[in-house]
Amino acid sequence: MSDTRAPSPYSGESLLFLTDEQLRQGIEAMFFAYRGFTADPDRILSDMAYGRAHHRAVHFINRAPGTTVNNLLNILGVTKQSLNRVLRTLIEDGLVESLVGKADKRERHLYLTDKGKTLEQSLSDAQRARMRSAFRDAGPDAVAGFRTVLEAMMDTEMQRAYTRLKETGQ
Amino acid sequence: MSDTRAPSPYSGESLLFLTDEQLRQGIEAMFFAYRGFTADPDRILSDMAYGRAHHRAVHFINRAPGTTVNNLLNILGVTKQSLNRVLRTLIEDGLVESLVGKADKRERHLYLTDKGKTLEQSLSDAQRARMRSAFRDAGPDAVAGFRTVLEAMMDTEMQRAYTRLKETGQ
DNA sequence: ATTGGAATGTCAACAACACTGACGTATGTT
DNA sequence: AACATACGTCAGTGTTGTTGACATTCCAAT
Repeated sequence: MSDTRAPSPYSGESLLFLTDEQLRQGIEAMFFAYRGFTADPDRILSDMAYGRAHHRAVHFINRAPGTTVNNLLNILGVTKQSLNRVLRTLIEDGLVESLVGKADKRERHLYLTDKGKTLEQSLSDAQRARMRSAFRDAGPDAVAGFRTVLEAMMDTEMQRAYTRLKETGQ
Repeated sequence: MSDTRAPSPYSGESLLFLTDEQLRQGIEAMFFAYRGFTADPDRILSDMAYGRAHHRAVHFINRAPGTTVNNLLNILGVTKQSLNRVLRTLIEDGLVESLVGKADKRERHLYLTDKGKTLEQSLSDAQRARMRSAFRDAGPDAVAGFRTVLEAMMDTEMQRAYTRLKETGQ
């Protein structure tokens, strides 16, 4: 499995970027970057009684207002018990509204209240500021590559979820 | 803070890639990709009494054999109590060896045992396989962009740690 | 030689966030 | 009427992180 062989030509291009050392650097870059990625919203959240899980829920409810609990469950990839704990506090605190479905009354449709939108905005602003700075420093070509690699790294179900969200957004 | 203005020309190139929508897609890509990134090692670890924290410790001990506890602490960005719990189980289970420093006897130098190397290898193989597949699909230019953006997204201290590790490796 | 500080380890308590399993209620579908 | 779906909840457990307090060992400076 371990690919320590010397680089060899393959369909006309160098495969230097696929050496174990390159892959390990990619792995470490992913680890360190993800820390930066979550650092700013984490700082904001630590002042409240909320954590990263609340951020994720609020983000995706804002992204797809009226989404059902089941939908959110699939996107977040957690158990309903875990999500429910988070949703309960968000609803109690008046950040999220849960409305019984019209067509199917078993479903609950989730919306951010104004208060919820305010929190989402402050978290998003912090996270976007870092992403914007990174994107600007790296330039459009690097950003395109960044997204291509990330997409290829997802599980296929998550690729679908990601693509669906992309299309929703624009 | 929120950058919703229409794209405008800036030093000759379009800034379309810096719209809020593009940034949000980048954020979501990061979220979904990180799930994929950790999925394979997590599956292996869930069969044992270990978790992601053990993976990280084992990874960086393997990367820099003989590293001190303090060193590892800085790289991982957790408290000594948190790391200690993980290290203790790894040492008890004979995956990691802790040797008192020769020059400074307060320091403990950490090494993987053969058993530890075996686990590290199996975790790395799983994670590298996904990274390799993603890199191959995306191609060398995308990979370069991927790493450029990730590096720009790190905190400056982490950039230094990352660069140091890169130079160590090759 | 004593003192101060650094590196490490350990104990206890706690919180966030994930999991499994089981159960209940309301609603929809066949 | 029987079964499935969507959601919520209770109880228990595990990993990983946190603070705070305290002990030990050792280096280095006064």
